[in-house]
Amino acid sequence: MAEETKKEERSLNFLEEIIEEDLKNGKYKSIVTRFPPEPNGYLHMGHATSICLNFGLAQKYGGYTNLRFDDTNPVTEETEYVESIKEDIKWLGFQWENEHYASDYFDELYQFAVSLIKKGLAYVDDLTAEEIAEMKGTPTEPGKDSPYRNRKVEENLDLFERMKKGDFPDGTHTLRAKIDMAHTNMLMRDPLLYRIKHASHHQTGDKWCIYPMYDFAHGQSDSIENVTHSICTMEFVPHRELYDWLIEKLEIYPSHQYEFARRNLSYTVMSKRKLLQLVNEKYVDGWDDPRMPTISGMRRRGYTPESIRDFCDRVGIAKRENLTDLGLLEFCVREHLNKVALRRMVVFDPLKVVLTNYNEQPGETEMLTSENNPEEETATHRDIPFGKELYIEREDFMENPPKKFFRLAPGKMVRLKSAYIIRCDEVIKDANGHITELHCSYIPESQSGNDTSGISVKGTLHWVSLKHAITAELRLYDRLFKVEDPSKEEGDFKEYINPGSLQTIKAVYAEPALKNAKFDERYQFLRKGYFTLDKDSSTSGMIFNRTVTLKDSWKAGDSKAN
RNA sequence: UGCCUUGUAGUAUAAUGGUAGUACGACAGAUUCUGGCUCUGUAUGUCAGGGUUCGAAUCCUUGCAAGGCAACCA
Repeated sequence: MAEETKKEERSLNFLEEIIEEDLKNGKYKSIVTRFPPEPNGYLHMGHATSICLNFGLAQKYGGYTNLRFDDTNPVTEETEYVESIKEDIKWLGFQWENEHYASDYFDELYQFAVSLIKKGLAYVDDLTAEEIAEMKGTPTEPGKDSPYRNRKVEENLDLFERMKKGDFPDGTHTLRAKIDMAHTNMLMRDPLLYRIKHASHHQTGDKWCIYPMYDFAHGQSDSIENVTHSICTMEFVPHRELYDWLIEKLEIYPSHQYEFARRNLSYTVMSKRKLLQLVNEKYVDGWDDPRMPTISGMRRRGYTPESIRDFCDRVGIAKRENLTDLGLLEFCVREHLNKVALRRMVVFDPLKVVLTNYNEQPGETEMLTSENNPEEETATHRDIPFGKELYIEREDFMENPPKKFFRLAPGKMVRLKSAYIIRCDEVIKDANGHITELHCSYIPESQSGNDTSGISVKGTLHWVSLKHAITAELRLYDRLFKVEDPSKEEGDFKEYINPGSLQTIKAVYAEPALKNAKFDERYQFLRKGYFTLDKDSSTSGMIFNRTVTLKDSWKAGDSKAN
């Protein structure tokens, strides 16, 4: 009875344990989570973790997830970001139940504030930002009460209403909770609830000139939406005490906050501030530069939503600080792409091969066939033209090869993928000793699928017919930073940018089947890596982004070292 | 020198008082018409000391280390 649901017993993470406990003891019948981005930037891998967590948990336990824009600061937030955030979530494969904005609740929030004032739990302060900071004390010293702390309820009500009406300029008044200026938790030292900002809001326009602070909006919005499990990152742990205090004093639906450690990825940076710098100072091409850890960047790079979700699953969550290996993400990308990418042959750095014993009839082309993907259950194929003159990869030939070099060398044989076995007979060089072409002979009986030659070779090379090759531009991406954790290094993080993070090859030679490349297809250029068509492609030329290289267990160093 | 959080192979994450496991990575091998995929094997770990217990990664205690907290940001 119990065995049908559990394919394999995966252990629960700490949030799943909490939720299962809550469900089991009847605290909730189903759960509600939320994804609460602030619309002031693009989503990145860290957000993807949160999205997978929040939507994944709700899915697993039969609840739902709201998308809620945490838009309480009109001066930094824009509609442009709202759209990109929604697009990114959908692309990742998730659908929210309701689309909300913290700004939808401004009226209710205002009423909450009024009720707090009436209970004598909030007051209008006339102190300046500097004075408030000064009187806040330090983590080791208590703060001092504001001289306005004990105003009468009526006076507070009147002042707060006038704040709302626009009677005061920015920064002259704030609404603060009346808690304890000597509290060991700095956030409980009469935190600000409302501030005056005569600024136009992307949703509410000029209706308001006072805006609630995060602490007076987030938990309250959770409560209004009956969010059961409000999941955020560890830096909000100290906020939980205030989160609970406000809900208790307001006597509203008790949402609960749980914290997990944000995910860090090696060889990149994740803070909005740093990513913004990379964009503004032109270290990258924009928010969707394929080297960026943004969702749009990863999408353009060719990462699939499946692989990102798989990555988030495999990494899991916990509460300790972490730096996850970028290699794991790349593994997930390769694993998925291996299953879905169409195989194509592309020569990056051509070396001409002439098959001296191959007879070519004018006007006739021998067509060979090759599978699109050996992983497919039912194989599909494409045709590839063969010819007397071919290109192979220059690095696939060595005049004086080391012992374990399985590729082409004078007198040695290799197979051309899906074609014939060839033998290198002669190396042709120019006056400078530079190799210009190879003269080879092919074994007619060795044709792929009809091989009666009895010859077995160790190496197989990719190739293209010189006459039929089409050209394309390639953008080879590598990790953005040279060091594992740029933000932990001395000095400016930008000093650690990998100068070789983008290498462009203007013209490579590809088999003609690549002419029909589509934006939503993924390709494996045989023995080279996974690629996808870039949006910069035009009718005049195709441009491919390298998503990730193939795993390469052949140590070039073994041979090149000497 | 206050409060909060966290310390398990290189990395990430399990074990919830009872055999320290899994994945990625590394290394070795098999297989291969991609030096890919797949398969097999190997190495590497509980921050330190003390205590409770038949038994501690787990509970207690003292240290140590890392991170967070003093924005009218979220």
